[in-house]
Amino acid sequence: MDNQDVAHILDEIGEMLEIKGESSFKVRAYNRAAYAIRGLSEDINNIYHEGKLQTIPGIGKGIAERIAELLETGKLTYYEELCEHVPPGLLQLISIQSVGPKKAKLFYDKLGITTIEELLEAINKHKLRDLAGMGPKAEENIRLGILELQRLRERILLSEAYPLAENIVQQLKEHNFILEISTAGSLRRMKETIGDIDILAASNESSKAMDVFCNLPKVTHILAKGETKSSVVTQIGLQVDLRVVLPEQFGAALQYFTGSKEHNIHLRDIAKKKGLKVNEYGVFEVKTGEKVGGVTEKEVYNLLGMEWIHPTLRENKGEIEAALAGVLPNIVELSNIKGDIHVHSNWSDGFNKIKEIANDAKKKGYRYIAISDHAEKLKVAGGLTADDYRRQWKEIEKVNQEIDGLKVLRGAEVNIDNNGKVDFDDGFLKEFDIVTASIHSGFTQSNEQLTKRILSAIYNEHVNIIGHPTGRILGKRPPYPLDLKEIFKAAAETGTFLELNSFPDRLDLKDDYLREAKEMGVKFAINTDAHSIGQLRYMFYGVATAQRGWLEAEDVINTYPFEKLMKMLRNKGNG
DNA sequence: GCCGTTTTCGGCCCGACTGTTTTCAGTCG
Repeated sequence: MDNQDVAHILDEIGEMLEIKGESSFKVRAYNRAAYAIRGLSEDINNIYHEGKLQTIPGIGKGIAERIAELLETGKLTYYEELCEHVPPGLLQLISIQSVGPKKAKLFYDKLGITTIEELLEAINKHKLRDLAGMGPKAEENIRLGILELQRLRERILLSEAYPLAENIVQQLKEHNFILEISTAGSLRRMKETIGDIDILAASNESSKAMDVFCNLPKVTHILAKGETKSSVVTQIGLQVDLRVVLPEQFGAALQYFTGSKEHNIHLRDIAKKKGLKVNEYGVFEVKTGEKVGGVTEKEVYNLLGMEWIHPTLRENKGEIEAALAGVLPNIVELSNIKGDIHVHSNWSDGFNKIKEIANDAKKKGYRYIAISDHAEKLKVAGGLTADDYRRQWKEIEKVNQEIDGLKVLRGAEVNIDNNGKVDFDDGFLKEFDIVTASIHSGFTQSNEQLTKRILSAIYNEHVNIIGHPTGRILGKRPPYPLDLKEIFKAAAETGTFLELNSFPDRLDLKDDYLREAKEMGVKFAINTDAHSIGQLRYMFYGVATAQRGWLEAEDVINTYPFEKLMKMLRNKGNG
């Protein structure tokens, strides 16, 4: 039973308690505990065995006991009892838009419905509309919600949602009654996947904004349309919400709609203790009801006694305490990046010539770039032999002579085989400027085997970077099981850098792990792993993920000037 | 069920929209 399993059961308990009609605070307690566990980098089994469950914020005596039983026996009596009262199928019903715990319970009590299929059947027979509080429209909305659910099942990648959101913002911006506009929600926080797009605008003519928004060409249907708030579904099945406020409310509203929910709850709690109330319209004195601020986000945070917090940090993971203490991290920015040190050329499975890549990198303002083509053992990717690399180095040398102000480095992405060995012996490896080692096969090995493989690559004195360390592919493949603590420790000790692979469906290491590794002294390389010039732009998503992991420029080696980078690589044995 | 520089009890964020009502409950974010 791992962290995800435990978090999942706690979430389900929360949902079942909600259906049973228990206190919403109890429900929230279970949800918060699940959220906390999902953010852990350490195996919850270890934390349990060290007797430290209750040191996790959000986990107290009661939930710690539940977790202990789960980990000891693999079962939980409390959970099983709940399942008897609340059929597990009912939990699916809550994920339907406009169906919550109350309606799920109503359908179960009155019609015996326990699955989405049964619900759909009841809708087709018009059985729902006669229930108390229901009617034909509510029934139809649930039918649409079920269709929607089947389409929206998976969250979409940030890289798909982001350009769409920017496009909508641009279209709305063209109207002069839109005074200010911004994305909000998880997209503004740059989460790796997005459930829906939130957009916030300031206007004195909100109904005009609503009309334009609901009539955008990309809109396929309208879920709700009000005076200040509308929701639509776009062609790719993604929901977009627009909220409009008055210009003087924009800052408070942007803060509010950016979230996260947990961040806002914590913030309001602080406001309350100061005798203030924060809502989407501003900051108010509780006693007098007088508005004391809210035109800008900065003003909201300052009134609560803290510095402005960057959206990528707003997950209630200590950023509020840091802001109160004035010790927020000075997070890395895209403009700090001086080079991309994991790029593939047409020598292996990339599309572009080295010269083309170098020219594009120079245009981006980079000072260096590493061509890291696959090595021979990875045959499927056109891996290079030692002789191929020697010929490639001649081409690299030529490009270096032709281009000013940019250095092309001799790189390689070597494969870590099932025994932890990498392509090539030490004698040849040391001729590279930079060596990235990655796992490309044997994902189904045990935690011990996989950890051992990566550790032996880390202890190889010529391996500088571990590529995409956990191997996950968002929506397709879970991370392989690893003892990350061991890996972080070894990386920090040996001066081996861990990659933050910027490919939008990888973003590997992920945010929580970056932060954990940083605290253990690890340094990182934010790389794109680009296989074409166009993919060099993925650096944007990598940097955003780095920000979410609290990384500062000095934690990221490809923010360093060329000479300093080379010195660090030489320290490990290359260059 | 959790939590504490108002602490071991009594709080726990707050408002918009919808569809049903005729003043509000449920849902959502």
